[in-house]
Amino acid sequence: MPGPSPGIMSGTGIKMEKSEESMGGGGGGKVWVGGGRDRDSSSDGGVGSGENSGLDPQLWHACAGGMVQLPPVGAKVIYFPQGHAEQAATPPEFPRMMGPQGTIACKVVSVSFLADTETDEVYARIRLQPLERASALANSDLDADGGPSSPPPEKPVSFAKTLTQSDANNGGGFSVPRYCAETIFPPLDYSIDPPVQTVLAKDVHGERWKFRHIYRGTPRRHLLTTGWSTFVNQKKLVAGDAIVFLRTASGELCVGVRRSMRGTGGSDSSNWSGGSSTSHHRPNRWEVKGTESFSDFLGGDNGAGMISSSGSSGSRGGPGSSNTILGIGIPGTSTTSSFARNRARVTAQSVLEAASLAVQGQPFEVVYYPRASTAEFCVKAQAVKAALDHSWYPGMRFKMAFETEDSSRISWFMGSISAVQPADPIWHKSPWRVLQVTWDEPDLLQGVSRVSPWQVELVSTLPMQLPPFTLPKKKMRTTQPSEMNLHGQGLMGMPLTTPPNVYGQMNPWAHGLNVEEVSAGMQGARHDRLLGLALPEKFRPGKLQSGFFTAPEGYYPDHARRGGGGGVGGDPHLSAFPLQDRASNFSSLISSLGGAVNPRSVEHVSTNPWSGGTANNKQNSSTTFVLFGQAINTDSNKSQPQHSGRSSSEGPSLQHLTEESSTKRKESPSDSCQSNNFERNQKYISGISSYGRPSEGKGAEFQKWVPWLDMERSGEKLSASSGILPSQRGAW
Amino acid sequence: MPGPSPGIMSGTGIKMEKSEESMGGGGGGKVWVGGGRDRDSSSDGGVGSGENSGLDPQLWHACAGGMVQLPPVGAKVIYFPQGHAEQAATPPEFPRMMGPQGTIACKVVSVSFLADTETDEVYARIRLQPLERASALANSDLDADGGPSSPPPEKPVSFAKTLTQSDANNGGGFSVPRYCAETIFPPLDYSIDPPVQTVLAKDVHGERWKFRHIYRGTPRRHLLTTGWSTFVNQKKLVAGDAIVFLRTASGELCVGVRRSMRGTGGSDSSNWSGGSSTSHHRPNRWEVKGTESFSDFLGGDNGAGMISSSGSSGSRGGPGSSNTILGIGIPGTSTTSSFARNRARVTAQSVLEAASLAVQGQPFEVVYYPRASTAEFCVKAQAVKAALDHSWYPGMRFKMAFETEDSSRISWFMGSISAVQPADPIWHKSPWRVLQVTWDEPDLLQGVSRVSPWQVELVSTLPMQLPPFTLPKKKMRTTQPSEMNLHGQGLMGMPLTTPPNVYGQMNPWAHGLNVEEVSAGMQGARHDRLLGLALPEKFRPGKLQSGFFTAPEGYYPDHARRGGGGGVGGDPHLSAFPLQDRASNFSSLISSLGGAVNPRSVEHVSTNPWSGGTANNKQNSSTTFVLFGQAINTDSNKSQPQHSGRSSSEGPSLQHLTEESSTKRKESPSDSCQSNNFERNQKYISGISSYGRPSEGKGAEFQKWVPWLDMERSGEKLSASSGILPSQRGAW
DNA sequence: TTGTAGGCGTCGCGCCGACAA
DNA sequence: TTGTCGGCGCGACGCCTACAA
Repeated sequence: MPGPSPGIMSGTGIKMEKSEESMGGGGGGKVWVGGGRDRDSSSDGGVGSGENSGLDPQLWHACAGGMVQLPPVGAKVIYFPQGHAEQAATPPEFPRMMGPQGTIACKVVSVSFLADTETDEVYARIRLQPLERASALANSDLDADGGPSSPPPEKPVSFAKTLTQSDANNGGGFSVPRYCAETIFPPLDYSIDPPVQTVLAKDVHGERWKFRHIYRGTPRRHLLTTGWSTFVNQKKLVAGDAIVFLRTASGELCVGVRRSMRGTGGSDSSNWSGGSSTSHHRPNRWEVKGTESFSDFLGGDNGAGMISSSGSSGSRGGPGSSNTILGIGIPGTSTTSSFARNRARVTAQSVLEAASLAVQGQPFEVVYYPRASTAEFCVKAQAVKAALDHSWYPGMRFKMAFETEDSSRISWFMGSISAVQPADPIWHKSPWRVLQVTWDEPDLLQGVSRVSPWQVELVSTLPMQLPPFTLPKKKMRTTQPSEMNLHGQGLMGMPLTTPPNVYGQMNPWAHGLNVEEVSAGMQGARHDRLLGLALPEKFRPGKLQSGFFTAPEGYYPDHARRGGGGGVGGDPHLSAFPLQDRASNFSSLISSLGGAVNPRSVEHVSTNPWSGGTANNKQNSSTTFVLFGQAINTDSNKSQPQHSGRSSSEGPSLQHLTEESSTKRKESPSDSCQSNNFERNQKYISGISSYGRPSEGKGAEFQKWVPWLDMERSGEKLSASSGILPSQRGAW
Repeated sequence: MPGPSPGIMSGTGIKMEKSEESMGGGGGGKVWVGGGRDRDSSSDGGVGSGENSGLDPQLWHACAGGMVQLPPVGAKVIYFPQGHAEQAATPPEFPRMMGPQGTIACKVVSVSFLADTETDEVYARIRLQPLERASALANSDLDADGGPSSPPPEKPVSFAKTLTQSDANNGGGFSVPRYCAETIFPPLDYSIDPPVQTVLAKDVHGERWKFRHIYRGTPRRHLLTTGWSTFVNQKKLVAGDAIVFLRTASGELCVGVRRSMRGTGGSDSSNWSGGSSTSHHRPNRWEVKGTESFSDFLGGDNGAGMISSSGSSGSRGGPGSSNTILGIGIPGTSTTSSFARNRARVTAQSVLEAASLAVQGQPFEVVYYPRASTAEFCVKAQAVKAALDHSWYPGMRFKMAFETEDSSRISWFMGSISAVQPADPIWHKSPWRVLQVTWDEPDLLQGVSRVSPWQVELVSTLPMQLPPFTLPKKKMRTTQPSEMNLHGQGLMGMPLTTPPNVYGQMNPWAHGLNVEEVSAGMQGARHDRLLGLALPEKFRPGKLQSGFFTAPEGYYPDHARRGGGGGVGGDPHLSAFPLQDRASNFSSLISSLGGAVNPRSVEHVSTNPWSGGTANNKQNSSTTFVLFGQAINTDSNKSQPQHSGRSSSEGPSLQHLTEESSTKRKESPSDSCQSNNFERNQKYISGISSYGRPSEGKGAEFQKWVPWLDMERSGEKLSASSGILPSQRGAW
């Protein structure tokens, strides 16, 4: 036949009309599209101001995964160039002039939710304004979190399912969980036999995808048939990737992908046209799995601030670009084949430019890829402050959240601090990844040897009943409480049951976070003017130490020096910090003592990056301490009603909330687990962005809860147990 | 069945084993691979010195097309930043400090033959060393063309075929011309029935492709069956693209693609994953054709040195990159999604950097895409010199070579110079595209309104027998000689039959090409030292003009001003230049008079970019003129034996060569065309890189001749008629 | 000699229910 | 409820000859 071959359509938006005539068994399935705003991706074609606000923030968060949260516009954050550099392919060489602090306090000017055109990987462009002295000292202090600028979005309905092998491979069908079909998908007319309809969904680029949705089989089940295979192929999905269906407030159905953390986040392999000579055939969906371990998520140990070479996605770039021009002496000529096959999220140059602008106090932009296996480098200032409010020393026990390999849940891993050491001597004053840790499950978390204080949550080291961790596929090694104690004891060489020393809240990092000092860089002459207003007399520049985490002289009580004694690489100068007002820092004492005060509950310090930091500031007595270069008066009477009691480490408050959460949990009648708060906490958290229906009787194990998307429920359920991830959602 | 789905191979080099068992009818075809060096593309994986020498130069040239020639290492070239800028997506803004010359004389340090990893588009990375005063003035003068550094490669055998619709579309087979099968492909064993074998060919990346080659059908014909369809799909070939088979001297079979000039060279469309929202299905092979006209090849008119927006591939960039970050204030952050979807060959920044380094006299690199529809911007110095040896004025008739749409042949188009004006006021002294032209076929060459002198070849304007041009698909409008004359007359307002004025060889461009002046930039103080050695007294800096092509005062004879009189935009200051030694410039007189001296032959000035430039320097009397800042003594006795007689515009010499070529052409016995040299010239040229066998009886119409690949034959046949393309091959 | 059209065999995609976890 | 498997129908890829330019 002459003319173009049949079955070819011109690209007019909707995919795959193939075999449409064979779709409907009867009545010929209706087409349903949500009535919301029609976002066409025809904007921002020019070169100039490419400020397109990107995709739906809800969809963005659904694709980013349950652990990712972005600061809202107006929030105060700490920008860590070190962390920024971890997203670069080649480690940038920071000039010395940036100073040893590595922390720049900023205000979030704008946040754009974007998605990679090729891989659908979501990323955010965050515009930051370094805080000047005036604003830093103004009374719009740390509590200014952006306030109502980002109101909680209308409750959308989303659903994420990790693709099975059958979904990604077999026969081209997708098994739709009933909950998804009944709550996310458009209503199906069950009167026709078989019930069938056409579902249209928009992806992150605003493109519509067409799926045949049928309810058939014995027993009946929901399936996506026609259209699904094309989607899988085009998006290059593999088993283990997750697909997100989301129904916006306007009723529009969206679809996104959240690739598995395995491999390099699905980027290297999904770039099938990427120049390597190894495979010119389209790579099979089953070839893409890398060998990286589960531990990719937090980037791991960067010996000197570099990207780890132990499986992190950073140190690639060579293979796969055999013809890459790299401008041996002329960087500019390297543009022609810079197709960015090596999935460096950002370039070293951009990191340097951002950091340079930051230290100069000029507004700058950063691009953050939440699924790039590196930690967030724009951390809410309150979280950093809260984490640095108290001291960290070797031997501390903590837990830390990780996304499971299929990104469907979040698991908590236990570990111990082995040393407190700056990650990079360049920034020897930066708290970034200052904690060197050892894990109870070292094999699963290989490569993750350094974390930042705000990423972890301290737990008691006292004997208590700990439930076994549940891991997605590999049964986790159950750590017995006694064994844990022995472990900690052996590691630290210090009996943890011995009452730990009392450390003060004040430490060098606190004023190390002062943006003014960072801006001043090496110009010590400016300290007087900059710090004079806020710092108490004893912290005037004359007392400031430029050394390696050396506290001001005379501020180390003798017993404080014992804190890190005998630890693995523990430096007493690092782990012990002066007590400003010993008597008034009761909360710090509590957190140091862990569960010793109230053995019934697991003690924790809310140090999640996005937690509000109001956790352990509740004190019985008012005191003044200094953080971020300004005096903060903590008064127990200054309670925030909407957050009251959250994550409080005080016994009575915690007790109250525990009871409250227990009463609210009656919607899971079959839940017989009442052992302790920790177990409950873990159970709820592990349900994040997984699927399941709230009305099911299985208990909370698969409770659907996407942090950003389902605020009310999460707020109720999670605030009581730990105050982790969701606790400060409202504060944003 | 459990396990991975069947039919999946791991990428181990050779493609498509599918249905191999159904291949051989009997005997099961043998596999043939050439025994040459095995170039694996596993090198250059690192970041540092990416100096990979790329692919086979012969294959590179075969893919680049018949009109592309690169200077060899050691050659002296003129680098035109203006021309370089035409390969950039966005026009670079050159700083004023670069000066108005826009010409930098350089020596070719290295040439790397490369191919785009994604599109297979060939490109070259040329490393250039600007010539300093010392070397520029040294006696290793313009004749230093690199000499034996790039010896003519051993005669390879190549074949190019433009894909028919059947080749690209129907049934997945490729109809192999008999000549290709018998001379390029490995020998086929005809004793088995049907004769069948497996042919392996390496592409530009060194990857092997496997084809089933069968000889069957009635009448018998050669076909590629199994493997061909995959190749077409992977390479995204469409009808009109050309495939190149090449057998290297070592016996290795290579395959390359040479995409049609239509569209954007197959780049935009072949980038099927490129983010636009218009088509998410794999684009059909028949959708990729653009609407650009045939005239893309030379880029067209750049009003102010910018990329033309009239269909050239330069002014794209918007659509298809809806999510592109372009660093509104922070260029460094724009790296993440710079997947270069818009097929900008080079960036404006790289052009600027190259130009900056060039004017600073530092070595630099340029990347040249021969199929990017722009003119070569590194032109052999001799060609430029030869072109500027004589004057250009409105009304001159010329012809210019273009590649046909399917890139199989080269057609010559006739035109007239309408004005001589600098293309860009920034470089008002640059000869780049200084000729504003009108075409006898304006509809076919829309957009090509400016050309450079070395791109065209002057022809006589006297009445003579001109053969009709042959165009591939659209019958060209036949221009009758009388009509041409009238056309020219009407356009210029000047009867061209009137003996033109006699112009001298000296003109401002000549010393405008002096590298010293360019290097000095605006620093006029250095002129004395730099130019004192070579320039005659009257060209000392005090006489140098900074104006708009204004010749030194007193150098315009009255009659010279009449040259451009009444022309369309013709400026007498531009078109008329002083005569230095009127009596001694006989050759210039001849070229100006065209065929008037010897009406039997078409007169021409060898101004092809790669022609040697020795054409019209032959003079009966010795004289000294200045070009490139050095005195050149032209003496007719100083003949170069290996080039002697080529492209001479003297009557006797031309006559001699015409006879010589006639005798050598006896290998085409049926050729009855003996009308004139022009027709013969065109016929031979039009056979460039097309297919056909030399032994066939059809005459020279489809004479196979690939310039770089078949030197001997082409040298014989073409030097006599015009000395165009092949004439100086040996000089390289 | 080779471009095009049509025949037709074969392969595999993808829709399906069965079965089991 | 849903993951996986085997069945199988249909569409299309692609190999082939016939015919014509």
